[in-house]
This record gives sequence, structure tokens and C-alpha cells, in this order.
Amino acid sequence: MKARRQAIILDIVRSEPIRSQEQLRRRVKARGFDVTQATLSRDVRDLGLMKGGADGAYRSPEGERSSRTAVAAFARAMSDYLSSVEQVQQMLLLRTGPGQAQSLGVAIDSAGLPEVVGTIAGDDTILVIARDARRARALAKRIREY
Amino acid sequence: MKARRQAIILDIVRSEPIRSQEQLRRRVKARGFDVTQATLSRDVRDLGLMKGGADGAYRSPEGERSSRTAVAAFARAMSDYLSSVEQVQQMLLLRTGPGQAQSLGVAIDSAGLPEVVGTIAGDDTILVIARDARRARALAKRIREY
DNA sequence: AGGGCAAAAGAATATTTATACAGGATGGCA
DNA sequence: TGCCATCCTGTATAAATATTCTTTTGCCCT
Repeated sequence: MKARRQAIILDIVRSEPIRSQEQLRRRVKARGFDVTQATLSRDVRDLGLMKGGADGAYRSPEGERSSRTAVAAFARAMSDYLSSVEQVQQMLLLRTGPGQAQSLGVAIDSAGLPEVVGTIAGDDTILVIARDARRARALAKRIREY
Repeated sequence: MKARRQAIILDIVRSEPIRSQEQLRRRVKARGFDVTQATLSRDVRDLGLMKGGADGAYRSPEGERSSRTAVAAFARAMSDYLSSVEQVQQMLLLRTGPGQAQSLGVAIDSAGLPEVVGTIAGDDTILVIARDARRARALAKRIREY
């Protein structure tokens, strides 16, 4: 699961100075993803991490939105608030109880899911716009698992 | 000669994207300093240059948060990351390279633009919600000037 | 269920970057 | 002057990172 792993990488990189992909590999493994250096090289590029500076460590280019608690909050918000999921082309319609959509929308935004272009939250409905229908489908599946 | 050479390196790195020390070596040579890659590796460390990010190029960690205003950072982020702007009613859809939207989104948020209600950043797309269509149009115009 | 795709990851390798070591230049000082 | 000590650099090589090519996996559509 690439998105999840990349979220973990961001988290690791923010929490301690990582100076090589091998070092990163061990940290990522300790969090349950055993991948090769090649994969991490691609992740580092995808995430736009920079290496160098004062300590020679990887850095996220200007603070990403706080993701550590955000991903957890996302999962929790889903199981707390979500009542249904429907896909319409590249969009998802999420239903919540009355007045709960804003909270869930914030959680989705904060999670920084790469497949999500954006969300619009009303009172009990959220429109999630994905990059394309395929990703919308994948996201719907993932969301239903919560 | 070291100081002079390093000043030139900074200048080169700021003026065009340099993706390897070999490439840098040729540019430095063209400016009159014929040195080896090893020396450049040391220079890069001395100067605290970072490599990676949007284009995989070397970058001076200049413009660190304290010295520049958020608006200047906003302008710089725009010119670095933005690839297109589209207006849909009171919203703008900004496109960036893959994985860069989060960074740009943060820059927009930090700039505290009064016409912006909020932003939602995905992987390579940002949805900027303005207060109304008129303001969205004005903002789009301003953004395109970067 | 199974075939066809496309995304994702691995293995091997190429490329890029960092470093151990050594030599030459320079400056201080008895 | 002669003798360090230090700084800077190059050479050779080690280490780190990127990429190419291949395999695996998951998903969609009969």
C-alpha cells in the first residue's frame, strides 16, 4: 500500500534525522513495510523530499500538513461518522449523520491522501473529488474497510 | 580560491536547475574554475545545499522562514511549483507537479490572502476556494503573473 | 473463474555522491 | 632557513541513490 507507506515515510522523516535510504528502510520495516531501497528511492522522489542542508538529512520541503495524527484521525473519523459511500465518476459522495460532515471533511483534508483532489462538505454530505475514476474506486474500497 | 568558487556555485545553482555535480562541474569550469567532483561534493556540503524536491535540483536553503515574508514565499512557491490555473466559479484549480500540491497549499495558506476562504490540496492539484467568483478571477490573474 | 491491463515492487545495475588517503602550498616560528 | 602544522585539492574507491528491466499483484471486464 503505497500511500500508507509514504505517509509513514513523511512521519519518520519529520521525527528524526534520516541520512540514507538504508536507514529509512529499517525504520519503515519496523513500522510494518518491508521494501527495497529502490522503492524508497521512488517514494522519496514522489514525496519531493530534499536531502542535504545542515545535517545532511532528508527533509520535507516546507512543512507538510501535520500528518501523523491526521491519518489516525482520518481512520477514527471514518468509523465514527461515516454512514455510506457512493461513487459517481471520479467523485465520492459520503454520507454522515446531520451536522457531522464538516468534521469528517476536515479529517479527510488533513490526511493528505494523494488520490484526493479536494473535498466539499455540507451538513450531512461530503463530496470528495479524486484524480480520476480509478482512484475514486480504490478510495471508496478503502473507505468501506473502515 | 575556495570562497570565490563557492560564491560562483551559489550563483549557478540559483540561476538554473543543476541535477548533478558533474553538470555543476562543467558550469563552474566555464566560469574559470576547473575542479574535480570531489571538491564540488565538499563545496556542496559546506554551502549546505539541498538536493531533491520538485525538480531534483540543488537548492540553497535560503529564504528560510524567518527572513522572508509569507507573501514572498508564496510568490516563490508559485513560480517553483505551479503549472496551470483554472477558474470554476468561485474556485480555482491549481496544478503542480506530482507530490507538490501539499507544499504549495501550505504556502497559500500561510500567505493569509484575504480573498481565500480555504484550500484543499491533493497530490498535484489544489482547490482554492475564494469568497466569490469576482475575487477568484482577480486571484487567478494575480497568480498567472508569477 | 479467467484473461488482460496497469500499477507497484524487486533484482540487478548504472550513475551519482562522499570519503580515505596522500601530496603540495602556505604561514608561523625558533 | 628549516621544521612543523594546517588547509586545500586530487586520486581512487566506497557508499548512496537512481534507473532499467522483470515479475508480481490487484482490479476490471467479460
